[in-house]
Amino acid sequence: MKTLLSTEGVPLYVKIRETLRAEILQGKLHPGQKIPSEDELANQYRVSRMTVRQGILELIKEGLLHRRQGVGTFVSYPHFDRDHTRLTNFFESAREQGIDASSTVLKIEISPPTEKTAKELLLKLSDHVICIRTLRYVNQTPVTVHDSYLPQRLFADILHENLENVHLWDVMEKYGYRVKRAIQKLEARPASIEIARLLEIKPGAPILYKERKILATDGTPVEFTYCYNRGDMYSLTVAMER
Amino acid sequence: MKTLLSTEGVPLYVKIRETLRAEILQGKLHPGQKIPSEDELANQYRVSRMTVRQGILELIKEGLLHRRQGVGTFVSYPHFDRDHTRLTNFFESAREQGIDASSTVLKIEISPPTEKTAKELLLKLSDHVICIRTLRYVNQTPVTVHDSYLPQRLFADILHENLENVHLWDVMEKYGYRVKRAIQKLEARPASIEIARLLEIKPGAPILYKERKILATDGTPVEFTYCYNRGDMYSLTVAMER
DNA sequence: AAAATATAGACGTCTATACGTCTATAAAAC
DNA sequence: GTTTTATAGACGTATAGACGTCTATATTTT
Repeated sequence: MKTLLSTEGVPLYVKIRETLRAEILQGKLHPGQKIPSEDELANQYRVSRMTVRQGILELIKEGLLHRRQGVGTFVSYPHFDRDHTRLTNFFESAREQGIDASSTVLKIEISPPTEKTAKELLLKLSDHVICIRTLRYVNQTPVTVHDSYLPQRLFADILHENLENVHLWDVMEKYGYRVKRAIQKLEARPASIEIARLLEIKPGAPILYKERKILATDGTPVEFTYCYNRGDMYSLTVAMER
Repeated sequence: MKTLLSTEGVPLYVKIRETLRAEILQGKLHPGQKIPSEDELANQYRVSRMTVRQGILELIKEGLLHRRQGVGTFVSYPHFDRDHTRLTNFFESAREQGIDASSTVLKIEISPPTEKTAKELLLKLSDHVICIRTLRYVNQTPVTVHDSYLPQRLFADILHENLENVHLWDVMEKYGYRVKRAIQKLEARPASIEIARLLEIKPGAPILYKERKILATDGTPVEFTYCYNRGDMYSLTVAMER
């Protein structure tokens, strides 16, 4: 059967998903409103019900829609179900917000892993790690001290790259690793003397401390970081589920 | 076609999903190992490929498996893809960790919403909100000050409930709302004089501040909170994706 | 009027099949 | 020996249909 949506190599369910998304974001379908049933959409787009279903289920996973068996599928309210837990690339997210961001590499060294980094990066103590300390600025103000630990085995040549004003994750892609997921621990901590000096704040001032393990698409742990963010200039938004 | 897995009213794809999960967790399938292809599993369990697929895709979403088109499906490494962003109930999570937790209600009042709570809870200024301040303890030490704002419309009778040492979310279920998702903003802040007094710390000490909007299963916003956690006694672990 | 029951609509599960696309590898060509 | 080309295996997309389950509502019964 020929589809009415035919254009290129884009899967039908993606087209339907994006059509629905657009209708929701443009307000043609408004929050709380019931959207047409799977059967109706299938007829409308001249595709099978399962195809429509696949598109809808993805929007539900995203939170744009919700549904109840026996009742129907509804547009969710904005600002709630639409936000998502996102792993942001510092420069990407600054760019999106129109913020002037930069970074300076403070030091680079290669050394045996600590017990902690060895465990997190799945290294033997005989393996080595590359340690990179970066200071990140927003509008010329230092906001974050970022200590990054990478397995040398995976990124042996990374030290020859220019690491100023770029995100490590972008560099990693050259080595075949695309950052996909992170597990991070968050704490509020007082700034140590060292960190306070770098961030130009008083020792003891609140720091949002993040410790995170970063995984590539295939599950390989590619980075472990200690990250100190000025409490008065940095916040984090996450969505969580039960 | 009759299935080999038939027992009760549990969907086939759930049985297959759980069978696979058990094999992974028991180590019959070990990390990195390729699992049988969709076709093989379909034959093995005497179900259609799409049914197997549904089960597998859910395990992939959970991070227990990962796959590459043209290659196969593989067991992910533990501690990485298996962790998830979870919205925790204070008492549930304390219980799991064998920690002694309790709470005291400090004050309850009903008032018009502030501009912020009105926006977050989708209220008109003519609606009212129930405000509940709770102090939470871990091992008799105050750890969290929790200011909760609920739409009075939804929880008119909640003030007659016993709110000590229980989680509001558990009470909400009596009113037909199951907490499902939250969007939260996190910051490191200095403790105000008021908060410092309640948490028995010095003013200015680091606080992990959480502001969150909480949604029921159907997307209804049911709670908006301001939450002050002692930085030295509280941390948060989240998983994020790109 | 209240309670029990039937029913239509909508989502949930499942099948069997077909063909597309991607990857790794083996075979062929050079 | 290297490069190119087929090919098999595995996942990706899609169809059409069947039947199950749940919900709200209308209908009937009490």
